[in-house]
Amino acid sequence: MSQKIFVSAKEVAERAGVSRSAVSRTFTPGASVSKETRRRVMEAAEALGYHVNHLARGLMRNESGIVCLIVSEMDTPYRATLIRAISRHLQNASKIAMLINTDRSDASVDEALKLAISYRADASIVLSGMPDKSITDLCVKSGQRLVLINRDEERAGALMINLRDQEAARRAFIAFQRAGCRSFAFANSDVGTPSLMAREEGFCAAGREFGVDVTVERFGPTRYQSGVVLAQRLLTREVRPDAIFCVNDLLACGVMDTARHQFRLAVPDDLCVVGFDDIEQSSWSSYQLTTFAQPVDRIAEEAVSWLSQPMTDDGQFCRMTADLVWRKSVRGG
Amino acid sequence: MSQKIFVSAKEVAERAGVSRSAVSRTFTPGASVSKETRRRVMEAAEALGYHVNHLARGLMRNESGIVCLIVSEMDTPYRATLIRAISRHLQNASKIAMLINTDRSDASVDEALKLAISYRADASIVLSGMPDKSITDLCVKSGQRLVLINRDEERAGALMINLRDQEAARRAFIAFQRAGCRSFAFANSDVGTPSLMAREEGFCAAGREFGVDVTVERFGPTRYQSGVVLAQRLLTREVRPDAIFCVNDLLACGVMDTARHQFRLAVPDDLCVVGFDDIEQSSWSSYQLTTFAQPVDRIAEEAVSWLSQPMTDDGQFCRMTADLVWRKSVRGG
DNA sequence: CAAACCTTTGCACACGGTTGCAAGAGCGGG
DNA sequence: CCCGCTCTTGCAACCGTGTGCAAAGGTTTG
Repeated sequence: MSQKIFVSAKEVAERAGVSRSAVSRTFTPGASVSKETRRRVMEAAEALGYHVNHLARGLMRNESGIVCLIVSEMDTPYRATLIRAISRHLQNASKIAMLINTDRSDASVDEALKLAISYRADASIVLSGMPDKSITDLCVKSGQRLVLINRDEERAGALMINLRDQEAARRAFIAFQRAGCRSFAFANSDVGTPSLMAREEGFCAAGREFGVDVTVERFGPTRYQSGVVLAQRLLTREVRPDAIFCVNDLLACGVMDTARHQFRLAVPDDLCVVGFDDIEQSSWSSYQLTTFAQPVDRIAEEAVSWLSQPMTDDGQFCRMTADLVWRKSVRGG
Repeated sequence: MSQKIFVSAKEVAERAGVSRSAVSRTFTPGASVSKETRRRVMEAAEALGYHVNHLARGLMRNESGIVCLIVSEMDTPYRATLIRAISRHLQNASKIAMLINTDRSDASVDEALKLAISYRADASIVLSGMPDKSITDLCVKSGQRLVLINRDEERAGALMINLRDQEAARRAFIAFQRAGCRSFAFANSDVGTPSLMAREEGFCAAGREFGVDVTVERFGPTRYQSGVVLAQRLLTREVRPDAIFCVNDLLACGVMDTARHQFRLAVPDDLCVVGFDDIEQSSWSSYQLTTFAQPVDRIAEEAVSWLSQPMTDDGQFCRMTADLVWRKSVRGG
């Protein structure tokens, strides 16, 4: 590894003919520096290419400005969009995102949080997996903020942002009913995350409420290929469903494609489909998928703004509504 | 902002009844510590929840372990995939990704690099935009590594990873010709990034080589919606093209959807389409797009492995080939 | 048994900033 | 002219860690 030689405040001070403190004060908003001193410092800093060392500053101030994003499968459209929104809001709040990939295993979420502690991150935002309670307790005890998005399980001291999944699922059911559907199915992944299960339960509960049977099929991760498999299973059943609520859009795209190309079914005439997330692809003219929109920007805003609020000892819940975006994968609308 | 109170090596030392140096040595691979001391330190550290402060360590070692990824529109499929691959490789190399969003403006790339300097990042990887030479010079002078992916312009001391765009474009042309196409078009965005322009030039050059006219249309960013507009423009021309090479897959999806749904053309029978990137959506059965695959994983691997190699003064080029993935948007194959 | 050697350990300084404190400068009012 | 006030500035201590150096202790060798 080659030697790094960044310019330090000392060098700037020497060139400007002032003390190191003066340099520090020049770059500290609200500190007491005369106009003339500031000018000379800035000039020297400019000439030397000086930039405050955030590591050292973070060490002193006990505030690194770093916020860790803990994510797996970050190239998934919904996740990528959320990451983008959060990073934008963080930047507006003069903070910076550190990205930790937890693709390897579930245990790596714990590793990720330890890393966040090592870098003395001001906060961690968990988008995937669920960290062990002992770790989250350590975070909170150390004064690190913690945000859990769509994780559902409770953690003391953390902000938990969730959607009203069950309510949305019920709305999907009613939409299908209004479209005149008779045979209902739910296409789920088999990962069993609480928020995904809540959608399933909400849909089944609506079925019971209206006295209608709901077929449930679960397979694979929440991806396109799982949708393909699920469609193959559901559409070869004795009574073929004419309404499928998919646990997310990616999977719904797989379902739609398979229904159309492999089973020669017309959407929405032969089969109605509703998804969840409202990823960009859902609006493409091949899909025109009716789906529930995750309020991505509001989630990001809420998470980031909470970071600068005073800390409370117990956790805090934030439930948001996913609005139904009507397109063309359900009749009527 | 609430006070953070992380446990320090001093506290661990006190509890374990050793000096602070012993604690530091315990967590420094290769340092000289007796088995017994290490055991007692580890025990105390475990009990207190101690984690080495990477800010302080980075300050001392002059090596933060941080690598900045500078990206705009990071929710784009290709970008998101690349980010994921890089973050995975970085993690394997015991480094960590810092994500800097440059959506705002081109100047923000410079701001991003300054931020990277402030955090004393070991390296910066630029995926979007082109930083000013004065900034990249400062980076290199400071001993920070710099990787430019698909940026094309040269910068001293940096690693530049590019694809053989022109060669790929020529291959696309030949594929169209073999499929019996007569009227060729290139659908480009109007952002004019060198690598995008290279694809256009390569395609046009092939046209000249074979004595065939090539229609070029440029519009908007490299996104789906631009593809929609470009298809509308191209397919209403007096001589309708029966072969369109799209500057990237996202745009190609827009072109295909518009050709099929708005112009009722069959792909590949009435119109052949080739894209670039090989994003996941290209393999979906609605598209089955023939396209050039970016060697995402190899790019990530190359970039990360270069970071741990000794520094050379002048820049280094790395040109990779984008392989053609045959699917069903071109006849024959 | 002494000398030479190796391992382990603590001290003290360094890294690059921030900040409380006190001293100095400048200035107006009585 | 002196007192008191405000503004500015340098000194020095501190944040949490790594590491060269020397001393201490233990072990091997002759």
